[in-house]
Amino acid sequence: MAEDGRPASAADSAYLTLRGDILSGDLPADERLTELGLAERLGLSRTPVREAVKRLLIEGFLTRAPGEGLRVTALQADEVEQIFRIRLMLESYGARRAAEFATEAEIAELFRLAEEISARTPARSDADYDAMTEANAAFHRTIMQAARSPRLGSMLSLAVNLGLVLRTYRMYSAQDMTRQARHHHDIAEAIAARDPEWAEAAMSHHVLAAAAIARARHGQGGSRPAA
Amino acid sequence: MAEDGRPASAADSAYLTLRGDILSGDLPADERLTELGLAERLGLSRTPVREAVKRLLIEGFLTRAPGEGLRVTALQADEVEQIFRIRLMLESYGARRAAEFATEAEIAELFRLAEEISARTPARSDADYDAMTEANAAFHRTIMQAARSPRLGSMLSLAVNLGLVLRTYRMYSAQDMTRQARHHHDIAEAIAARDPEWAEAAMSHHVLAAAAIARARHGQGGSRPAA
DNA sequence: CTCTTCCCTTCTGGATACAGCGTTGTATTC
DNA sequence: GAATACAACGCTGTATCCAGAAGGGAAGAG
Repeated sequence: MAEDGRPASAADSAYLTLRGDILSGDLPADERLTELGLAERLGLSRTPVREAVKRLLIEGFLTRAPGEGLRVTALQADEVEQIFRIRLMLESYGARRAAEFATEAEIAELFRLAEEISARTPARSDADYDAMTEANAAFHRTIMQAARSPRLGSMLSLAVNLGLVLRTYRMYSAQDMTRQARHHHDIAEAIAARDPEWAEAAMSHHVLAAAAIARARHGQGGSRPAA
Repeated sequence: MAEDGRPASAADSAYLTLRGDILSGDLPADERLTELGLAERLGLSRTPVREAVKRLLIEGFLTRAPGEGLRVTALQADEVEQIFRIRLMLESYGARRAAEFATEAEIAELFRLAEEISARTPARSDADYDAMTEANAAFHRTIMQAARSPRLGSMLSLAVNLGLVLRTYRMYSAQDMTRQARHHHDIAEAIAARDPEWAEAAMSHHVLAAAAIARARHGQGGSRPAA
């Protein structure tokens, strides 16, 4: 929805800004908000803000209590685990389907992206980090596209959004990074081999490894303190 | 979002009406639409229609091509399979978590709903069908609530919406109905036993059985012809 | 002194008005 | 006859406006 290169609409940028503010803690949990207040904060009218708020409500970042107004949802203790579990299910299924339906062009793209990630590993500069993050996102996006299931794609993008904060490679050790980079090659090969089982297992492995890293870095809680 | 008893907002009713029209084929696949046209059709202004359209876009019922306008998405051949597969993953996980986190009150509610479904089985009247459908929805909703994972809940409600058309019991044989009714008791017992593995397996079983029925009834395609 | 009631403030949902942009159709020129 | 350019129409995104509902505070009565 905000994945293309066109200039983001005001509604999209409002959504991205607010989500970022929530994840970064700039808008603290349990913060009481109003649409008008957010509109002024962003320098927009209420219309695009309303759209963004609606979306954030659907995605669970915000809560609208009947008499309590709008609130930032507090992350639960095991939220990170849940997100990874959901990602695990959806992405593994996506990889399975990609092995069945990917075009040759998509497979080539997967190998290209895996190569690009490897070339930057281990990251040494901000540019490396950014490029890796982008290539990684593109890799997963390509797989979902190859899965030929728009529904699955939209659901996953929701789950990934939730885990966005975890997608930064900056918390990875050099060893972590090389391992994850290898995984991308494995996944691409499994899909190229048209082997759904292998692709599913490779993706499961990949996501579980990422979960383990996140768990180790974050301890039990999320990146945003629960209180 | 439209689960409470209060009078539905115009946006919600627009959403429900449009979704119904799409699923029933009243708005045929590939139909070209405009927000204004829909607004006039529904006798509303563009604002609530816009909200409904946005939601339908997220859920994949509609597609907005950059220069092509708004279109009703054509169901893919294996769409039903995908929906059930996603439900399988999410609901099984939900049942697993419910076994860990459900309160005694929620467990009692599950038994009560399972009993209500059994009492109506096999359905003999329209009222029976409606009550069963409602109790079934409540059963699954209660489990998701007991899973203590709002994110999971919102994702599932998205997936279930997609499969809404399949939730009617009217295509079930008497044998199907009694089997599904038994499943609800099994699931409730597994959760009451606080056994996550059992709960997950019971729910998997339940969803897979439902998928088999839908597959048999629908053949390969969806309920709405692809063209 | 406390409880209840009424009014005012504020917030959200819905409608309408406006601007920018893309598409399409037509006319003119090569 | 075909291609290109220009004009007009339509659609979407954004802003502003209006009404209804809900909450808080203040004032009056018990």
